[in-house]
Amino acid sequence: MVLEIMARKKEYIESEVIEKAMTLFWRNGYENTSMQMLEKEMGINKFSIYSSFGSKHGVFIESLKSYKTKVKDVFDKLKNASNGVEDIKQFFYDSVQLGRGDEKLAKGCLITNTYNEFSQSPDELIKEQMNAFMNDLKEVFIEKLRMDASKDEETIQKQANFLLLAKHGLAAASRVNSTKEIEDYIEMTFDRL
Amino acid sequence: MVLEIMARKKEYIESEVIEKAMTLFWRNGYENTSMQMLEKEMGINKFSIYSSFGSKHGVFIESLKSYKTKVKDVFDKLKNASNGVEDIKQFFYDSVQLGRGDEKLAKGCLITNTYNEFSQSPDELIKEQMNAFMNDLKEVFIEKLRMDASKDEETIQKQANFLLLAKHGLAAASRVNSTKEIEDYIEMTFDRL
DNA sequence: CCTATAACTAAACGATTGTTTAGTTATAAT
DNA sequence: ATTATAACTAAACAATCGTTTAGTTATAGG
Repeated sequence: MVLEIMARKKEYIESEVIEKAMTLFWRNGYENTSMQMLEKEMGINKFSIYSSFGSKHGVFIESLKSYKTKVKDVFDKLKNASNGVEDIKQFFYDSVQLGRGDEKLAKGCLITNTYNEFSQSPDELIKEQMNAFMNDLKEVFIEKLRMDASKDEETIQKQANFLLLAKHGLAAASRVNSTKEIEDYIEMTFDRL
Repeated sequence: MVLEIMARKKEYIESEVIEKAMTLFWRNGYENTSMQMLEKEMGINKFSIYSSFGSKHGVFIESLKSYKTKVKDVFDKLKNASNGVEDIKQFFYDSVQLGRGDEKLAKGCLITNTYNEFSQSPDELIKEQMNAFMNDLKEVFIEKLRMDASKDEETIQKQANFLLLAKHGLAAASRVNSTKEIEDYIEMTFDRL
């Protein structure tokens, strides 16, 4: 390293431009985001994008990672909480809030959006990441549900499935439904537990 | 009409080729279905497609109409039933079954898929059709919920919103979740209605 | 049979896709 | 200051997108 001859410095920070790329994928999905749009949003040209991330797919993978750190905060909050089902409910509200952002149209959850867009695609790398995330989420749900000692294991599994699908559906629906409808949905969902 | 000079006959039936186009849009969405794929699946070439439907967008609109007739059966079944909430539950099961089809990967609901794909798009024609369908569905839900005289109007509205979002979410999730998870979700959704 | 015309085939259209490449600029070590 | 090299600009790449068009084939009325 010391002996290396250094040349011109990068004029951008990779984590920063990925953050901007992520916003684009989040709003438009993978296929509806073009390199041209990425150039403009990231503020660097195609050469730099390719030299840093290899391909559009590479930019997307990095964007997913960046999104996961965004999600990690709210996810950790859930993990560290100790009120059982009530924590999951708060997690639902936090997740919706994250997907709403400051824009007019809610972007939903990038992971769920990606799951939907790639559900019929053979992209194993993407699918692997999606499944890993879902499994993590289910495990935490189960952990929280177990805090209620009155619940038997069968009930817990069933309720975890219910919540996982409810979370997925909510993320999808949050892109098109109103705040009021979403709140009603969350309240009624947790009435059932 | 009698005086018209007749020329060569069409070698395909428009409703039949649209049915095939619909399958493609259903599985892949609008953007991920190309004219090339449509040519192959519909069994006619681009000229015929454009002469019959004007544009890719035109093929899509007709495909949506074709899908609606497919959905109409299960929708009419719901409308003509008389067991209230239990009918809605059956409608959920019927809808999932329709989206599963005979393929390996469930295609979900074309209308919901379209709603999601176009949610950030300015295509008013599509949005109009989506909203019309959602409103129809909500009305029927309300009608069925009213069959239980013990429910006040506020409860009915709230539950209708809940069911509408649940149906939307379920359609989205059904593309990626297992049969067991889906069943658990439906059962728990209707547990307290 | 001849003619008009709709339906076909197949090639090409311009625009845009993701990707690469040739040439220039800036930096750090010699 | 010279030099090596990484980071930049900008143009071009082949492939594919949705769409159109020129030319051929088939049919029904005259």
